[in-house]
Amino acid sequence: MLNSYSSADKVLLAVDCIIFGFDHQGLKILLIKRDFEPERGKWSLIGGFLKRDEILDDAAIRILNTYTGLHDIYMEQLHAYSEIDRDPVDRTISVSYYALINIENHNEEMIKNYHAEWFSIADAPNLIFDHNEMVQHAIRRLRYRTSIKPIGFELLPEKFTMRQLLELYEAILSKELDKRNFISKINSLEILNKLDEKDMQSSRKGSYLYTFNKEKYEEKLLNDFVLNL
Amino acid sequence: MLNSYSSADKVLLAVDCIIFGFDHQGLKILLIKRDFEPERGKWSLIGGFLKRDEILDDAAIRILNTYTGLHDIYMEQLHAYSEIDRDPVDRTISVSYYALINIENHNEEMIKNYHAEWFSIADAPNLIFDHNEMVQHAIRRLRYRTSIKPIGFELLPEKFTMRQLLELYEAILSKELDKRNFISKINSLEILNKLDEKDMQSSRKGSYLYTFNKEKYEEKLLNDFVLNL
DNA sequence: TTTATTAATGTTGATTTTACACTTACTAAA
DNA sequence: TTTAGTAAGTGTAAAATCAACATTAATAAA
Repeated sequence: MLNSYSSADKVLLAVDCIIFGFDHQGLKILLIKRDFEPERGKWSLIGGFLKRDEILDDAAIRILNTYTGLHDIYMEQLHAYSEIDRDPVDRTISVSYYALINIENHNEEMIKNYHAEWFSIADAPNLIFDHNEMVQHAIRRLRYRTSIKPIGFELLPEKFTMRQLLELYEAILSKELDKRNFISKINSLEILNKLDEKDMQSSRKGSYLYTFNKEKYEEKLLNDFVLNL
Repeated sequence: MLNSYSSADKVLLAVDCIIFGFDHQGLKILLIKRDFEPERGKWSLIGGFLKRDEILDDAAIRILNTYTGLHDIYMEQLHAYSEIDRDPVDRTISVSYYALINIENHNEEMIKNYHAEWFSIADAPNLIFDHNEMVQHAIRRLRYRTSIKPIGFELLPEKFTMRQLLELYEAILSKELDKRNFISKINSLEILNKLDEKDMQSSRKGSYLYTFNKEKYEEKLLNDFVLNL
């Protein structure tokens, strides 16, 4: 039995995470100011190297947790980037993952310690290496994924208003949606629970809060569906 | 300046190709009987290792060319597979690509020399490692991609009949389609040229041959469109 | 010239999507 | 307590798309 493929070249394998969050200002990503060479002081995605005894999904989870303290986050592998000199230090192939997090839940302390910051998609700074490309790619994927599975909810707090949901979808798709049509489409999916509670922040009248109907939601996650917005 | 990230582990990076072809019997994939250890004699996807001075896309192109002699083939990166023991010999991460080829064009000689064979999707043999999973993944992606871009055409000869196109889509989606509705949808895309020539193989009446309207086709490739079949 | 075979073609009813504006519920200020 | 102001909540009709369906046309072989 062989114990190596002797002639093949080994490379470093990195994981970079595009972390999406959402608040009243719109869709955001979490970036970090590098405090090591190369490109010290520039903005970058959060990332790290794959360990010998670790699968890629776990590396992505570990990296996300290291920088935000979060567990149980929706993540999805995106793409492997392999340009020869994408990292000038050493030949490194990077596999990108995107994550959707509820922006209220992350650990502010940790983020500060790592010099990480949230940036609106529109005015994010220029990033190192091919990270700009990764972000663009992630946004495209998020748009598509949103239209086929109801993952957008991952970005909202547990209780949310219809307005918040609408604005989230508008931010992801970057287009205006018709309020009435949106609401009736969402309702027809039957994945929400309407609570008796109202959110009084936004108006005198107050607007009803919703949570997910977990069971229905899981079904929809399983069987692809189409959400034409 | 650093010249290595000293603490990180290096790994082998492989590329595995799911090569789709299409003929009158339906959708097929090209498999190879391994003539090296481990798993010598078992069926596998064609693959190889990434070289130090090569990007992943080029490795996929090289591998496809090595085994089939083909150039200029539609390929798309699918996913990175990283289970710890997916390859028992050495820690190997594999990035899969799928390719669509016109089954008539490949080099028969080469395929024979490599002990490669075409198998119908339905009755393909069990494959080594996680290659079965890769194939399933590729079929899902092909179905989706087909519905959003007209890539299916890559699988047909230059001149083809409406029936061939219909059967291709039926094979990809594995469901029956209504002939009249299919034809009018395809026509409404305006990406085909109807030739004066007829194919007389299939009937006494003969059926018109079509080619692509390259310009329109490129436009559609650019701006995603939806083809609801 | 008849027969057999596959190609080519359009219409209608059902469903889905889009566009669009007024009333309701509540709070705060007068 | 009345009034004014604000966002929430709600339905319909026209347009577009989708799905189901059967007959005629062209040709080669008998």
